Amino acid sequence: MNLAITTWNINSVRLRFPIVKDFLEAERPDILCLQETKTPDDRFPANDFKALGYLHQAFVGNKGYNGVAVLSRLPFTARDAMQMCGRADARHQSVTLAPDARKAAGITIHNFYVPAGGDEPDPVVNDKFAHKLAFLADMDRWCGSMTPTSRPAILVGDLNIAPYETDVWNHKQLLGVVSHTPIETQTLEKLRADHGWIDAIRTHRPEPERVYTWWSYRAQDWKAADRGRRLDHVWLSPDLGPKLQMTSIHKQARGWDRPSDHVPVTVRLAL
DNA sequence: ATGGTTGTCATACAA
Repeated sequence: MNLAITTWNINSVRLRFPIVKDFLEAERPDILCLQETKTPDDRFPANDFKALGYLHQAFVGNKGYNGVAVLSRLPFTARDAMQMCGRADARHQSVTLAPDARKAAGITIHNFYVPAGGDEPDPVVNDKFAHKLAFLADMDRWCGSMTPTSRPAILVGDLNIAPYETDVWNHKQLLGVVSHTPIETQTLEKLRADHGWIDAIRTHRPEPERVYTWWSYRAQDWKAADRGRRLDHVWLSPDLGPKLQMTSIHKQARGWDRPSDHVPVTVRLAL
């Protein structure tokens, strides 16, 4: 069977529902992972997703900020929402696919929304940057606590870091900009490699190709300027590496009506 | 060096 998983920082799931619906009807991924839903659980558009076939849902949200959701056509059993850095701020949601999810049974999907980190890349003067670094340290400890029963696993989400030189439009110019500073890029790359995660996007689109998943709202013409960053990621546990079939970055979504500043990223596995 | 935009909720603040 094929398993398709999409990750998308949606920047308000309620405002953006029309384009999410268009995307799901066209692409039909098995699982959609959203970040920045900005919606408390009692106002999450659960029935709208059910009407599209996404019957199995796990989400946590806050009013106006953060929030993650996993919407699935396949059934899942376990679910978990970790309190990263000890905060109940809705930045993680995982599900484990059920025995009747056929060959995908037992795969755990972790959906993360790493803090953006504010403007000043100095943890001493900027609490938000300190939080981002603490969050990465938490992720590192959590990866270290994974056991054979934690796998197979897929980690997706808005990690708010562009780790490689060709993950940004201008490496030198962004070295001091939060999302591409050495402390962030080195910490993320070490965390990924230390725990054996496979960077699915870069497997199919290796450096030096420039690959972006986010374009700022502040550009007059995002497409002409093309000043993007690769902030959204899909990581596979080592056992899933050989199953990776295809990755798609749906760049056209940045040009849709009332777009998110992030575009959907889909991976397909042949199980 | 600076400001540029968007979303939530209706004012600053986060991104």
